[in-house]
Amino acid sequence: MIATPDRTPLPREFFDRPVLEVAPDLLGRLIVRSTPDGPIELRLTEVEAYDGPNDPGSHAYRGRTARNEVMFGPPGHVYVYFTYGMWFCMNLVCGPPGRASGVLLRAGEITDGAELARTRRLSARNDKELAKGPARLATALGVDRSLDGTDACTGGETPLRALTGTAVPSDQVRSGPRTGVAGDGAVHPWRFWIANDPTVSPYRAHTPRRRRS
DNA sequence: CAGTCGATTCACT
DNA sequence: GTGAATCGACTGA
Repeated sequence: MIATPDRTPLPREFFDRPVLEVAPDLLGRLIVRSTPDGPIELRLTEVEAYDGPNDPGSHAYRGRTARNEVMFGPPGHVYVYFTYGMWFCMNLVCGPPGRASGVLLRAGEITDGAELARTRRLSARNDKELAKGPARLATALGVDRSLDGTDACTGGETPLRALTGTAVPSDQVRSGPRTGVAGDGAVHPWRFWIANDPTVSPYRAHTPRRRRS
């Protein structure tokens, strides 16, 4: 029989741990996005850990800037960044304040509000593709920089929150190199996903962009 | 202040 | 599999 997901908010202490402990533990948890048009709920199936100033792959590697400032704040808050001129991606801040580590939410299964998510993801050919990839996930949830810094640990009607859901047994968790990460940051197996889950995004190594004419 | 490139996605061949 | 889209953050001079 299938366990009913626990819909209580994840407590801040959940995120106030080393990011490599939090990241695999986030699989199977729920992200709820409340919008004027209704809620969208997502079950996390794929994440990546970024370990602050010691991690060459992290936005926080070279220290605090206007963009990454939220990563240096308290755990349980959302860091949203803009990339490739058109996409947003979202992270949950982990560890003690100042550690500047976080988990990139890479993929998930839409468990509620799929109709609304489809209107934001017109190129998706099926529901498995709605949040298969970090920018797709943010698009499906309607997340942009205006939500940067949102506290995901409150129980109230905040626009974005993290719920307990159902933890995934460790024998169902897989790990490997992070997707699209350049150079020395690529060596760590800090990408975590649920074995055989159809919503997990394909792995791609980092590809340097060719020079424009 | 100009140059470079990105924690990506999509259309096309 | 390859290349374009598209712009803000960051870097180094």
